[in-house]
Amino acid sequence: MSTDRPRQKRATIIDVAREAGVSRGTVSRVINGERYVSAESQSAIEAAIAKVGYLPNTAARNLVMQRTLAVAFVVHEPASLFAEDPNIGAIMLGANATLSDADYQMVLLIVDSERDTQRVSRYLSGGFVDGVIIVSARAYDPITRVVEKIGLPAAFVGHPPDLPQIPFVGIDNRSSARSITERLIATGRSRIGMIAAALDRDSGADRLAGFRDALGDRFDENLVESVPLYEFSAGVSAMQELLKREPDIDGVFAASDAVAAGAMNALRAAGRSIPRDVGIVGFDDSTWALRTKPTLSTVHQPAQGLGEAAAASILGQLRGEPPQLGGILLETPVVWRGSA
Amino acid sequence: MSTDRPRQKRATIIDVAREAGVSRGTVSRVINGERYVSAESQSAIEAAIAKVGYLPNTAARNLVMQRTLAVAFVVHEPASLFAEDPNIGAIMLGANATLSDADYQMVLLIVDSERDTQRVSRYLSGGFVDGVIIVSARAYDPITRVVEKIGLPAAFVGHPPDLPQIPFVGIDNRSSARSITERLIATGRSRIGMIAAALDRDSGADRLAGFRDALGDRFDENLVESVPLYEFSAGVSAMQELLKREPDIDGVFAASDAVAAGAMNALRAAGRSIPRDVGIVGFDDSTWALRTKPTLSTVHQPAQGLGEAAAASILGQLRGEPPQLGGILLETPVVWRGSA
DNA sequence: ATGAAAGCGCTAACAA
DNA sequence: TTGTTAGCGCTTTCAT
Repeated sequence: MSTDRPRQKRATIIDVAREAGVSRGTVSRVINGERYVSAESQSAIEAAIAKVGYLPNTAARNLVMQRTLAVAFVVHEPASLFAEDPNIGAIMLGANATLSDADYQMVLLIVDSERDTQRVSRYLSGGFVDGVIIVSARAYDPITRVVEKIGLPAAFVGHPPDLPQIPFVGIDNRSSARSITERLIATGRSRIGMIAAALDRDSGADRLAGFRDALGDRFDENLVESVPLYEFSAGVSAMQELLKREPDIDGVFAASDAVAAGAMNALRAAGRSIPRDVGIVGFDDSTWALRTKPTLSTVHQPAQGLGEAAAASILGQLRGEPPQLGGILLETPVVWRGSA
Repeated sequence: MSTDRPRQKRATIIDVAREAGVSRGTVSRVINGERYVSAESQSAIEAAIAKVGYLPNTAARNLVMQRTLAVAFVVHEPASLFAEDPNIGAIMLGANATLSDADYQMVLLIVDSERDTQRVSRYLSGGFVDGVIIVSARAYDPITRVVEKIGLPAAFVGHPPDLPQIPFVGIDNRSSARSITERLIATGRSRIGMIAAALDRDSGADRLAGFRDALGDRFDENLVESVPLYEFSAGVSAMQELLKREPDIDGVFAASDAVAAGAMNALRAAGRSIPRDVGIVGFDDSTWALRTKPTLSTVHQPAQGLGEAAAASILGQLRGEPPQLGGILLETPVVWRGSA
C-alpha cells in the first residue's frame, strides 16, 4: 500500500451521478443541455456537479463523438520568424478569430527541428484535431504527407511547391509586384532597381518576375541585387552594393518592407534624399511601413485576411463542402505613401 | 443506403490484429516496443500495419494512460504582441526546445477574446495536456483559477499579481533598472529622465522603482514621463514631451528598447546628437537594440532562457519534484553599446 | 509468448 | 423522462 500523495483523482460523470442519485446517462444529458430532463434531476445534478467539482473530460468525449472542435495551426522555421516577419502573427490572429467564432479551438504547433516534425506529425494523426492550417510548408514535407495520407482537412497559406491540387490561400505576388513597379515607373524614375529576396521561395521569385514584367525591355540585371532573407540588415547591405554599382539609381523596389527600411537607412547614410533623389517602395504593408521616414509606399498584404480565409476553408471542409482546389487569391492593393 | 463519400474509416488496432491473425493485445505490445513477442508475430504485425495504413490514435491512448506528453503554452493579449514584443517569440522557442528534448509536444493557445478565455479554460481542464506555461497572466484570470482548481502543473512567466505562492520564472526588473541607471549616471549625466511604461504591470512599475532607487535624492518627477504600453510610437511622443518640459535633459532611461528607439527618433528630430548631447539606455535587448543608430545600451532580458526555465519547471513537476514556489529569477546583464 | 477481458470517461441508441 | 448498455481506440492485468 503506497502512501504517495493521493494526487486527488478528478471527479467523473459517475461521481456526479452517484452524488445526484441518477444515472450517468441523465448527467450526460444535463451537461450537453439536452431536453427531457426533469427539473428535479436538473437541479440535483447541477448541485452535485458543484459539490464534487466536476469538469468534463473533453478528450474522452471527443473519442466517442469522433470530432474535436479543434484545428491545428502549424508554423515552420520560426527562429527568425516572429522577429522579422510581422505577417505570421497577423495570420495567426486572423485564423484564431474565425475559428473562435465557430467555437473551434486553434492549437498552434511550432516546428523548429527534425524531432518536432516527427512529433507534430504524430499529433496531427493522433486524433486531436479535425483539421490543419499550414503556413510556409516546404516541398516534400513529412507533415504534408501525413496530412494527405489520413485525409485530414487542410488549408495552406501560400502554395506548397510540390502539391498541385490542394486548398490554399495566398496572394498573387507576381502581379502585385508588377503593379507597384508600374506605379513607381509612373513617377518618372529612369533607373529603377530591385532588392530581391528569398528567391528560393515562390513569393520571392514571383516578386522578381513581376518586377521584370513591369520593366519589360528596360529591365537591367545590373540593377538587381538579391539577398537570402526578408531582413532589415540585408536591405542595408544590398542597397550599399547597389549604390556602389549603379550610383545613378533613382528608384528601388524592395522585396519586403523590412528590406526597404534597411535600404532607406543605407540611402540616407549615402546622403540621398527620399523621395527626391530616389523613390523606394516595399511589399507587405507591415508595421515597418509606418516607422520609416518618410512612410513607405508598399503593397498591402492582407495577412489577417489570409488567416481568416484559411480558417474559413477548413470550416467549410468540415461542413462537407468541397474545397476550392484552385486556391483563393486575396486582393493586394497598392498603398501609396511618402517614400516614392 | 447513402452514397456519400464513404469518408474512409481510419484503420484501428483491431484491423491490424485481424490482418495479422493475432489479438489486439499483441499488436499493442508491438506498437509500444515491449518484449515477449515472437519474431513471426512481430513481422506479421509490421506487415499488417503497413498494409492497412495504420496510424495510432494517440488521443485514445492518452485516455487509458492518463497522460498526454503535451504541455500548453498560453499567451494573452497578442494583438500587438507579436509586432511590438519580440520577447514572446523567443520565450516560446525556448519553451518548445526544452519540451521537445523531453519529447513533449508544446501546444500554443492564444487568448484574444472573452470567448477564447472560456474555450481555453475548457481545453486545459479537458484532458489534453499534462501541464501549462502561462505568460502575461492577468490578475484574477479565469484561466488561472481553472488551473488551480484542477491542480494542473503550471509555470508562470512573470509573476501574476494575485497569486503569492506559485511556480514562476522571471527577472528582477527593479534591480536591473537600478543597475543600468547607475551605469548611466556614471557617464557623468546630470539631468537624467525616464520614459516609464506599462505602470499597471509589475514589470513597468518595478522598472520605475529601480530608476528611483538609483537616483535617490536626485530623483525628479518632472523628468519622468509615462506611457501606457511598451511601444515605439509612445517613445516618440513621450520624448517630445520630455524635451519640451526639460530642454536640458542629458540622459534617458526608456522602459523598453522599442520605447527607446522611438525616443531616439524624437531626439534626432530635435537636433540632439546621441550620445554626445544625450545618452539613452533601454531595456530588453531585443532586435530593436541593434537597429538603432548608434546601437542601444540596454538590459539583456534572457527571453529564451525564461521559456526554457518555465518548461523545465513543468517537466520537474511532472516528474513529481516539488516546484520552487518562491520563483526563479534569471540574470539580466547590462549590455553597453553606443547610445550612452 | 499470447489471448481474453476489464476499463479510461464519455455519448447515444434502446428500452422501459 | 430515465436507466441500461454498447461502444470510441487503446493499454494492461490475468490467465494460459
